[in-house]
Amino acid sequence: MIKTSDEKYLRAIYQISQAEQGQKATISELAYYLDLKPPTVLERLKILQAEKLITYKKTSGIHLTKSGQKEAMNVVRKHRIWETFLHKVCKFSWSEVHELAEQLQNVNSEKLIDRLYTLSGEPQFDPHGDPIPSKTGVLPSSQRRPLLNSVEGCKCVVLGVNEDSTDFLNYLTELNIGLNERLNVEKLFSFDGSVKVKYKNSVTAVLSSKVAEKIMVTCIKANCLCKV
Amino acid sequence: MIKTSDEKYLRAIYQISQAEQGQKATISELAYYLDLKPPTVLERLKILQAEKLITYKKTSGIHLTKSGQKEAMNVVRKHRIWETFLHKVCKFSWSEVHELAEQLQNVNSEKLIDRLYTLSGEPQFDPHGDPIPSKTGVLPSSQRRPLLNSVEGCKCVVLGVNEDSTDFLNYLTELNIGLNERLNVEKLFSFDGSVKVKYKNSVTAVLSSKVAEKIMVTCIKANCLCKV
DNA sequence: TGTATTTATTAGGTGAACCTAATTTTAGTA
DNA sequence: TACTAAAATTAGGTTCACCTAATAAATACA
Repeated sequence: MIKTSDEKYLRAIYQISQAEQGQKATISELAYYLDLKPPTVLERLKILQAEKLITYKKTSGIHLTKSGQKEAMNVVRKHRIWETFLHKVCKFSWSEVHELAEQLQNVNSEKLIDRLYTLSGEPQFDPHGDPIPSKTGVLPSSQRRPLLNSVEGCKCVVLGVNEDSTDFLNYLTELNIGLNERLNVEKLFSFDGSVKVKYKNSVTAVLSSKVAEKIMVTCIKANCLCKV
Repeated sequence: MIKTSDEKYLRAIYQISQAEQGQKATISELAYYLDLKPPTVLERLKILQAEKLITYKKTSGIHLTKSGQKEAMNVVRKHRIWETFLHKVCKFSWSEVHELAEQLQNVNSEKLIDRLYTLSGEPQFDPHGDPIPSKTGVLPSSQRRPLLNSVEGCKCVVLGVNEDSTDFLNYLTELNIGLNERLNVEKLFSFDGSVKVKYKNSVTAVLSSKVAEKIMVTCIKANCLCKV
């Protein structure tokens, strides 16, 4: 059986490799992420390696093995289901959810996770818009589409942009819209295709169709009617 | 702030003093209860004493101070609310609940506890029939009454008996009804006052009015209509 | 290509929470 | 009251997860 304390390492390694898309994960990154010092992390990686959950070489970095991957998905699932439950059922705000889920994810009961998932309505994405892996470790594919194709009332998350001119990125920075920003589509103006969105709880902005075309998002709610 | 690991000691001390009604709690009892060895417990008691949460003298035993008592009630509250939530909302069986609640009670968020309590319908007693302390640490007084006064459908817990003849106690032992046994009142027979109860999940028994008169219970459900 | 900087590694240490074994204290009873 | 059994205490050890400081290796770039 996997130790509880392994889990945070596996999740962190997963998150980091995810974020850097195939780049190698390093000890110092991991240490920073986990708020530990490199020697502590190194020591632990040796154990994880002995348990055949990861491979590590100075040159090639840290990688999850097949079974490590499986475990990591399981931890990610637990974490995201707790977040979902806390947000949807317990009405915790977006920002409060993460820290609490961190503590709760240590509890070991698959049955509990299943019940919480049911109570939360079995969504495919957590409140941050991150996909919830199935029990078998499969991620629901997020339907990447331009913000422009939204329907009113849609809740979505920014996955990226389709243009990286400085001007465009500066514009988004100015508006404080970044990666993983969660947008609520409040109104669509059909006469010019502009989109009114609300984000960061209370900020609103009207984005021109030109901009909305280039912001790539994915819906968070199940069965959303947006065109993909 | 109280350390998480203090909490299990405080709860254990509370439980033990509770069970022995004013008898002094001893180190060896506590060690047995916590599944630790006496030296470990002693070491820890010194710390708890330094934190002014308990008083301890070899002669007078272990006692909670005022602030220790307050903390203990808080832990008990957390624990019982988790148990209630797991049972009522997550549909865990009675027996599964305790171990899980043990893990969950380490999570520190008063807000979460409040939300779970609301989700569970704010009952005064947990699924074992134990009272849930209020935030201020006040226990709801259990309405001690004879089983005889039940209404059909009542769920109650055995608090004690009003007679202690060996015959009577043997009879209860034979039926496997003990202290804290949870009884569901299935039927009342008005012609002779006997009471049909179900317990231990599936055992049923019909108790004569003479017996039902002497078994003292308290209702678990809020607003139960039983005579007190 | 050589040097500066970053990153990884080693060595050794701390405090917490446990333990065992040995000793002392307390309490119960012949 | 003296003796024995039980309970408490002391002393000293282990493991674990963390740390710091020093050294070695890798990388970046002038």
